Amino acid sequence: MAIKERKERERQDMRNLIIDSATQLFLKQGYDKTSIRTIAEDIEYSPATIYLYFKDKDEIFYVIHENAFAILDKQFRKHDAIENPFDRLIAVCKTYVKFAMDNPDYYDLMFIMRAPLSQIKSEEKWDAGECAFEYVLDTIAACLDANLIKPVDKYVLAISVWSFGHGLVSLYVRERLSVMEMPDDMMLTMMESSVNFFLENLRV
Amino acid sequence: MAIKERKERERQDMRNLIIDSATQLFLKQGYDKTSIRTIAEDIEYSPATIYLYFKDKDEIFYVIHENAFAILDKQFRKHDAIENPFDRLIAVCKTYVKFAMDNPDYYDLMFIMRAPLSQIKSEEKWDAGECAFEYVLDTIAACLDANLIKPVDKYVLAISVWSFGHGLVSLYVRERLSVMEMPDDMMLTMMESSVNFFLENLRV
DNA sequence: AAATATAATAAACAGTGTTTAGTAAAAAAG
DNA sequence: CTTTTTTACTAAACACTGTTTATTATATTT
Repeated sequence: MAIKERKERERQDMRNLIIDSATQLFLKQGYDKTSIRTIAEDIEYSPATIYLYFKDKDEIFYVIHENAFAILDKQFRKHDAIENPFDRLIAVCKTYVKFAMDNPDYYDLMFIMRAPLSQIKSEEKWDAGECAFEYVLDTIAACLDANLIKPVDKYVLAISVWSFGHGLVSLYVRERLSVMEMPDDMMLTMMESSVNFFLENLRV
Repeated sequence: MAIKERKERERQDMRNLIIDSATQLFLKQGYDKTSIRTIAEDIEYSPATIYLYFKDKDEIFYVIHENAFAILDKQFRKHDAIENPFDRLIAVCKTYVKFAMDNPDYYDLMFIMRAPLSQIKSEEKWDAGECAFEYVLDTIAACLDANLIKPVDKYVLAISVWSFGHGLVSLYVRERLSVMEMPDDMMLTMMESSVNFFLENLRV
């Protein structure tokens, strides 16, 4: 029964077609403006067809969410070659910030939006996200082992580093830093100083 | 022409009626589930009437947004009595975190959601928000003047402190810290340790 | 009392996510 | 090879959303 396998393959192809279209539209117009109907129009199928391949809109964006984490995780692991764990931590932090600034819509889906989280709760698998987080955690643990940073619980430090980075970029992408009434290039310089200040403060 | 004044008073009353209803519904069900129609139903007017008093849904939530900042600002200024500026900074940070945890929907509107910002851009007045931010900025400046914390540009430090606090609470309220797979009470302890670690690290 | 201005609304518009019922085409069974 | 069954798809509808328009009833002014 090779037919069953072909059908399964065709099913995956269709899922990929939907995801690819959704991703492209999402990165162009954002989540809210990417409706099931616009995706359907783009792939030249009826809106109802999409529901034969995905439970709901959130499931589609959960897949995109996972893909985005895989991209970030890959960028993190490019720093494997850096021997000194604190230098690696610095590189990872800067990569995190750069990723957010370069891909604000992905960042939204990954760390700000409530939407695709409904999927996670049920399945309890945050795969790519956990992977990226563990990379940071391991790097922090290595820093602590090598006495490169002030002694503190590694989870506390992980929360601290992540919170700092996330706070910085999410205030920026959601335009809250505009209270400071600063030209954008000056703001970006300030943000970089802020990252450096935070990281240097961790040193023993 | 006392009629004109009465009319203006009635207009304000109606605006308040709408805002009060919207606020109550918003704090109970969140932004998305608070529709113009549910507000209209609650105040026993037709949906179209609301548009005679507010340009759009965002304008309503911009008023709530301002009120929320006024509440936060008031809570900040309760710490005026604290003489030592660094102690004051610590108190302000803890108040910020507590405010977010106690009022996640307000916090959403103030610091996370994109919705009510459309209003701000046009009018360029962030009144209550600027006020609260300046309180933090002044406290930080006082810390620096008194040589209580490591020397650094006050704006850089303000961004750092705010980013850290915002990152921490927004990752929590948007359930991203769940990757750590920790019981909630443990998470809250970790978060408090994280705040303490961050603030103590600022000391000279 | 008549003319005008104001306040409120019913109904519609254009959009959303999602479901249901019905139709062709493909696969399996006789 | 024909008949039955399963699969893939879609048109249309449902229940919402924010917002606008045309109309009516009320209040104010002339």
